[in-house]
Amino acid sequence: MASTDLADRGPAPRANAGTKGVPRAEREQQILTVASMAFGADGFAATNISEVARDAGISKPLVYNYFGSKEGLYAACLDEAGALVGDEIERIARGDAVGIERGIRTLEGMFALLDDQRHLWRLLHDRTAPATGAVADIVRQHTERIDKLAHEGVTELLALAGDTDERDISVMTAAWLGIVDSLMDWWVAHPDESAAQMVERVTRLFTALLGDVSAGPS
Amino acid sequence: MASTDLADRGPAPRANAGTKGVPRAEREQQILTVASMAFGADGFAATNISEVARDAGISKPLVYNYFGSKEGLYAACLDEAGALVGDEIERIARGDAVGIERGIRTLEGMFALLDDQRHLWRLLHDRTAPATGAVADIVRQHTERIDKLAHEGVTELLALAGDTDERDISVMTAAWLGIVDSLMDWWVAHPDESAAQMVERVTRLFTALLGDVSAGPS
DNA sequence: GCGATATGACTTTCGGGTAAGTTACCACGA
DNA sequence: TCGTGGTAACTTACCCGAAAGTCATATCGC
Repeated sequence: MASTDLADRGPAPRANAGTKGVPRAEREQQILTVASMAFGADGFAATNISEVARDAGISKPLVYNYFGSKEGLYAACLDEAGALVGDEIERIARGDAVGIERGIRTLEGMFALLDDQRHLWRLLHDRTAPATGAVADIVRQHTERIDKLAHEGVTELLALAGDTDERDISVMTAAWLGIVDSLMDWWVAHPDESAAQMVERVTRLFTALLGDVSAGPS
Repeated sequence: MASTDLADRGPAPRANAGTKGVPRAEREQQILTVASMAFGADGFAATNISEVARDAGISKPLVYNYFGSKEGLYAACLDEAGALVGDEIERIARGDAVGIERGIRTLEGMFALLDDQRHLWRLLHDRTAPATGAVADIVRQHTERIDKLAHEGVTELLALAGDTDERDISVMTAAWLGIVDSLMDWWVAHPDESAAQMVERVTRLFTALLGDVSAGPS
């Protein structure tokens, strides 16, 4: 038989490989969208790259080719989400609202911004993400920025109420971020609730508990 | 050599096995203590059973012999922590405090109860725990009990403030649990802060934001 | 010797990561 | 107008380490 000499173990040439004509930038954005959803819903550790690839309609090696590693992909998602959220919070912080009003404005901004991608918030508070290395640095960079703005707002708020104890401010900042966290989780669990409805609810609750609060224009 | 016929690859008889005289009940409690710490600190998924065994001073098979599986061990930890926390919250709920006062009393109870095992709180809110199966059932059982009590307290509170909207109550309950969560996290991150100090801070903050609150005795 | 306590060494599974090759597209010279 | 070669976009099939889970065996008190 002639087959004896082609010992190069059959190259198994049938494959549906080859380009589909999708440019890299576009493909990367598709992957990022799917990955952010997965990371936000399941957390870093529980997210499976093979599944992300499948959901994006491509194969795993392409993900690795574009993002290098699971951490690389997560870092890219973080940068997108962190910049989006951080910029919006900072924009509102530069406004003239103070005290509770500033808190409500911030929530309003978050609800509007994340209406169709509510899972993004969770990316920044993922306990299963690596605690050291490049990813941890990026997480820190974004969370520190947000924490700092929250700390600033809480400091103002408590100063108005006559409390300037540094640890009190620290605790209250943590509590405020915990409130935002849980509101986002509730929103994720109630997809039928619109951003506007959330703002109404939050305003009503703050008013009920703290007294009249709306000092500025809508 | 006579070695040829003992092909049963040396039974490797050297082993420091054998009983150490520790009765099962006591050993189980040791394991539970170590495991609760690990699960609470790292989460279910990131916790390594080999490490738990090593920290408990025993070998992995013993853990499996006593608890069956990783999930079985986690379930046992959950039952311990869930009952502890649930019973205390329920005890306080049966008291006569209402509104904010009830919230502060509950926090006071949690701080006193968990002073030397602050990580226990996280067991009930672990996103890396299995979402289905026996473990999920146990988690649900405990969290539903706690959620129900929180819901009850928030309903009273908001009724006093004139808000009886069911979804408002749901949102506020989520926010309240988020506050407790974040306070516990802050406490874990500040080991030098005593339970009494935490109660003082929380009382001061509530008073500053909501006005005078302490209506009852200490 | 028998059951409870205990272990070293093993198997299995899962998922991150890689090697090597396949196909489409495009620029260019004859 | 047709090769023709270079590159970007893709895939199948594999490797490998880590951690869950198991098996056969060893020691001790009675």
